[in-house]
Amino acid sequence: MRFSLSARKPFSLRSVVDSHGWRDLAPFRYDAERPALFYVDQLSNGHVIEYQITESPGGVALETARLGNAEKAEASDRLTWMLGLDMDFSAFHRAARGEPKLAHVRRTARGRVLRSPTLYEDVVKTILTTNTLWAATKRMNWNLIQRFGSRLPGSEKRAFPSAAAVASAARRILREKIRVGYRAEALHQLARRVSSGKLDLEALKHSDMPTTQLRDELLKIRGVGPYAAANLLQIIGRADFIPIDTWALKLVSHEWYRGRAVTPAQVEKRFARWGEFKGLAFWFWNWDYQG
DNA sequence: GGTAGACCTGGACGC
DNA sequence: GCGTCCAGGTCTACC
Repeated sequence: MRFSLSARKPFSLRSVVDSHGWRDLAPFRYDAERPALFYVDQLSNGHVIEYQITESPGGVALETARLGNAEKAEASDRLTWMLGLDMDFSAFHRAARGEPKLAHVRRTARGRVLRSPTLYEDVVKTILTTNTLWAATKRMNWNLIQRFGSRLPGSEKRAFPSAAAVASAARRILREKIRVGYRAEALHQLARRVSSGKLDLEALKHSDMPTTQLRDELLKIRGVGPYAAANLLQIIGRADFIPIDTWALKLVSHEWYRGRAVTPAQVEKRFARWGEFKGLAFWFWNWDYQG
């Protein structure tokens, strides 16, 4: 079936897709030729479906299997969250107006970052990005899905596994088969806490807690440090912190310090004036250094 | 509060 | 083919 969802203007599907590496992490897939974003999702009734998402006038067009009314409503809610269709970035765009390095943000509809339907999935993926190379992140994520994800009918594709599915696995399997190494304990503990209801990550998505408090909650999760917390806050829609990894240090080093080594404090200082838009300013800055 | 070292995988490199 | 080195954040122990 085909249906469409409207987006708050300005909106560009390409800008959302290009916002970070999530588009290359299964069950996301991006076909630049069409162009279309694909995602294999498992609805709350267990039904596994795949969305084909393309840009359409005023928002996005969805192509998926035939859905009942409740399923369609659930899919619409999930897609609205994933693409940030109802998010408003006008204040950021106004603030960025006088900065040449951010002059493009309104024209290119920057601000949204691609996110998974559940915060659980984004926390897992963020933990898989820490202390490793991108190729290994993709492999660990792929292994996790292949081992524990539910299969899309008539296809080899699989949805991202539920917390319960990961919680039921032995840590040894995570370490030896999924190849997540020392992250096994963090992933297993997270899956256990989420599936048992002890940790309600979904509530954090729409919480009115101050960002610093929200950050403290995220830092309580084993495997989530300052970088991962900032990344997750950005995904939730809070941009008060910068996800400072080695790449961020390199970008700032070349932008302002002629390639000399810099500290996280120097990165913070450079973007301090952006306040609640700090993360967005950093994320969408038109960097000189391309690597 | 700051710092050093361990954690673990996989790719690059030298032999 | 094997061994060694290195990159990548978080956590913990220690000062």
